[in-house]
Amino acid sequence: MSADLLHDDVALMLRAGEHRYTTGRRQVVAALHAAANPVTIPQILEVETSLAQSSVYRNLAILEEVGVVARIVTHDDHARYELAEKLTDDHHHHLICTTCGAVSDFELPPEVERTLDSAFTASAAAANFQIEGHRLDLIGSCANCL
Amino acid sequence: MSADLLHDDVALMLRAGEHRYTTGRRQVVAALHAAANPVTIPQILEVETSLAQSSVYRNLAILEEVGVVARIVTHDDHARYELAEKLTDDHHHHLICTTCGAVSDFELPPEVERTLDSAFTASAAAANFQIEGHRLDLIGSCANCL
DNA sequence: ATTTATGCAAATCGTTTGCAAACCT
DNA sequence: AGGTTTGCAAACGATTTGCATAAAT
Repeated sequence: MSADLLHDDVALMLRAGEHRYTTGRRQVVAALHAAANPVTIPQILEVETSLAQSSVYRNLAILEEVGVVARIVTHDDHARYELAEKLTDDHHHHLICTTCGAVSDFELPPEVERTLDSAFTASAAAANFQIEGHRLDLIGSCANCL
Repeated sequence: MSADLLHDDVALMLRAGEHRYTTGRRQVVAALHAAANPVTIPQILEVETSLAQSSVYRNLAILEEVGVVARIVTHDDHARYELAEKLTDDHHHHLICTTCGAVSDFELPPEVERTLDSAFTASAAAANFQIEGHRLDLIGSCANCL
């Protein structure tokens, strides 16, 4: 997706939540868009050195609230953030390295995703659980750490 | 599995790692065994009031290290712990409630698990990633919070 | 007897928050 | 002007750690 369309979408989503699309928020979104993989807040601060740490924390919380970013919690020290799938049209899962903490993306074949979705729907119905989303991660060692 | 066999297995796994199976560790394992769902450390301390918080943190870390327990990280304040699947012979996944933080278990049909495993193996090979395990959780609202 | 585990209190560190100044509309 | 957002520094809270004592082998 082009950067302009992305920013337009983000602006709409923020406005729907009564928030403004400020320069700082734009920089955060740009950093996430530029990153190949989910990134930590220290990594964002390294790239966008003009941002205050507390503002990045606050803005990522707001961006998560309005559905622009997804937060990924691992056993690693820092949480990681990426643009929401809705914005990138890219359904994927994560490879989480237990050695270095890196998180990278991978995809499953569409027919596997369909199988999964039906199974999820059935399981959730049986437990009277209302699905908002799912997370499917592989835990192990990445190519760099092998 | 009977409690005795469980404790025997745990004792072996701890000894393999040069650790002792003390009373405190036994109490932690018993609490996990008694719990229907993955529990937080405050929940363990409520049940086993004689345990010191720091020892429970330390012992769960050791039990995780030797493969007796699995730690589940969610967006919730506290991590949750459960007995490792290897010990309970029970492969399952989690329903994570975004409202109250509760985590409960569910299972997928065996044929879905098989499909998933093949897909994982293929994806990991393509990324040169060595799988140690996976996590597959449904995020949403539990029956109590609907 | 020697090593490992415990309990307490203090330290750590990612994240959150209060508040006054700066910004947007 | 009237609200929101920012940056700084201080607060918070889950988890970790130092150290002297107790328990296990």
